[in-house]
Amino acid sequence: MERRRRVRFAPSPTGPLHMGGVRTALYNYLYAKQAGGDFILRIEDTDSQRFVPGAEEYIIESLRWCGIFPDEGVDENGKVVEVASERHPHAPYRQSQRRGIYRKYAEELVEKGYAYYAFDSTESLAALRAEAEAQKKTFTYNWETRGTLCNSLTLPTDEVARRLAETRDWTIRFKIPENRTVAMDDLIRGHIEVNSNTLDDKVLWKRADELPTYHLANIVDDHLMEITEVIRGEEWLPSLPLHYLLYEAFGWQDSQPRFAHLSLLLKPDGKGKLSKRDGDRLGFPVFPLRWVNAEGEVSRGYREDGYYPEAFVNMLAFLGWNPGTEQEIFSLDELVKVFSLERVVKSGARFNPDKAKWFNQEYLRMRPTAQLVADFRASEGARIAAFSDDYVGRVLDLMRERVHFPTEFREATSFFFEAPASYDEAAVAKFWKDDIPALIPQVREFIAGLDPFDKEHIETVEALIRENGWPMGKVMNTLRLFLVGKSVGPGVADMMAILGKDEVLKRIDKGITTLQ
RNA sequence: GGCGCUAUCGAAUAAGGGUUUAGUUCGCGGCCCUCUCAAGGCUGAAAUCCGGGUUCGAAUCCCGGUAGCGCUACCA
Repeated sequence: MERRRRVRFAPSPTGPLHMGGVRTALYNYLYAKQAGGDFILRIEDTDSQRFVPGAEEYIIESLRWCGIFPDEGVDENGKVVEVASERHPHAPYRQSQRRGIYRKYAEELVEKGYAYYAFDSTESLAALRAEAEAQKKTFTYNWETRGTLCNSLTLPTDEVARRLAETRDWTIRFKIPENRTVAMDDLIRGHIEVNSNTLDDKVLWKRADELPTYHLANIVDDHLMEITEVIRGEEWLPSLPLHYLLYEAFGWQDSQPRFAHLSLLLKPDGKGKLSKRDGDRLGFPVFPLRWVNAEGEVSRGYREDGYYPEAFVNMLAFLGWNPGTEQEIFSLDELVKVFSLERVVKSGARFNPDKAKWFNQEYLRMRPTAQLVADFRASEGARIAAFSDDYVGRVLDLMRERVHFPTEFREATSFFFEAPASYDEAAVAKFWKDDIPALIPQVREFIAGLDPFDKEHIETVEALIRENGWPMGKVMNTLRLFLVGKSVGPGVADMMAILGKDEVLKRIDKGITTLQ
């Protein structure tokens, strides 16, 4: 019988969640939902040194903003579940609160001969590393060196027992088997083989803080939580042989999850992976939400920059994956239907801020007018309270083709809510000359006689201008200047129809008196 | 340095040995539309990293080189 698909996103709360992390979470979520399975959130906070307050909340809020709600591990209030229940049978979902679980698994491995106690101090290992480095070599705790180091393989039994009982500065290390070919399969990369001699004896558990390292906690929890697929970043690929060996040592091969390693997100230009500095340098966010660190340093967020979560998710999904068709716009639900690990691209994906903007523009265009109005009212408040939904809706519909973000609406539409207080000097110099000052009053009278005052009738102004042989560009741009204050903006007839005859005449009259 | 992963226009990608004159989207250029700015339509430039091999035939399979990326902690 096919097991129920269960995947997890297991971030470390060491800072704000990077957009690459969001993508990993998204792919996990899409995979789980498509299979009708579970998406679990687990917090991997086994490094007490690097814990950052607020990071956990940030991760969960980011996922919620994206529309990604874990089936397990997070409750309705967005809190990590600490007490087991029917829906959250594996609680707690925070590894620091599961610390009691791991020691016995590490010791089981020692008993079975797959691991050993290591008493080397941090300092002695650092010294060995420094020494090796001086000779342009790398010190590795492995099959070659463990026989010369301070551990339960080299020390007499009674000395091992004494140190175990009396000291705290020891760890349990995995004993990598010698000269074995570890054969692995990756859902994205295919078959991979590595010789075990290139691996090192990783620390599994630390007596000092009684906490496991990532490797042990990860394997034990994935096993306990019945995870069927591990979809994670490429930075874990070098650890995969160790993880295979760990499953083998525990005798869990039959229920071992399948693995899929995702390539990393690369910076838009130059070398290396996408970092916060690239965002600052090139002017785009690398985090889903705004984040202020302990030093008060601010990192911008996609949410605060005016991105729609749907656009952000859509854009992220396409960074290293494609449906194989030419459709590019997908809702989260549609992505669930078409996503497949087989179509995930193996190579690293360079992030393209222009394409991200394009996605947002597409969503801005598709957004229902009523929704656009509601969004705008929420951000503008009293400033536009006096205007009807119909009026605001017409304004926004006229402007939506001209902006990438809803945050641009305030400035782009300001003249619809307030008459211009001044006129762009360059535009005045360019248009308010020759016979224009003499013509405009005639145009004004024509406009005053228009009835009804709709776009169709307003467009007869063009016929008037043409019939009289007046300069179309200058007249129209002068009208625009009086309406907007600048010589850029939507079509004059469109703007007039929305502003209404009274307001249009008022602005033209004001323009004439101001410039005379 | 060692180990691993990856390699198609500037970017994201398609093409799963012959349907390829290598397609699409973003960006860039031009033209059209036009009262400006957009949007839109049409259009242009632009790529299979290099070298071997397998094959009747290679972007596609294999090997080598090169480059990029990752890992090389009592971090994750």
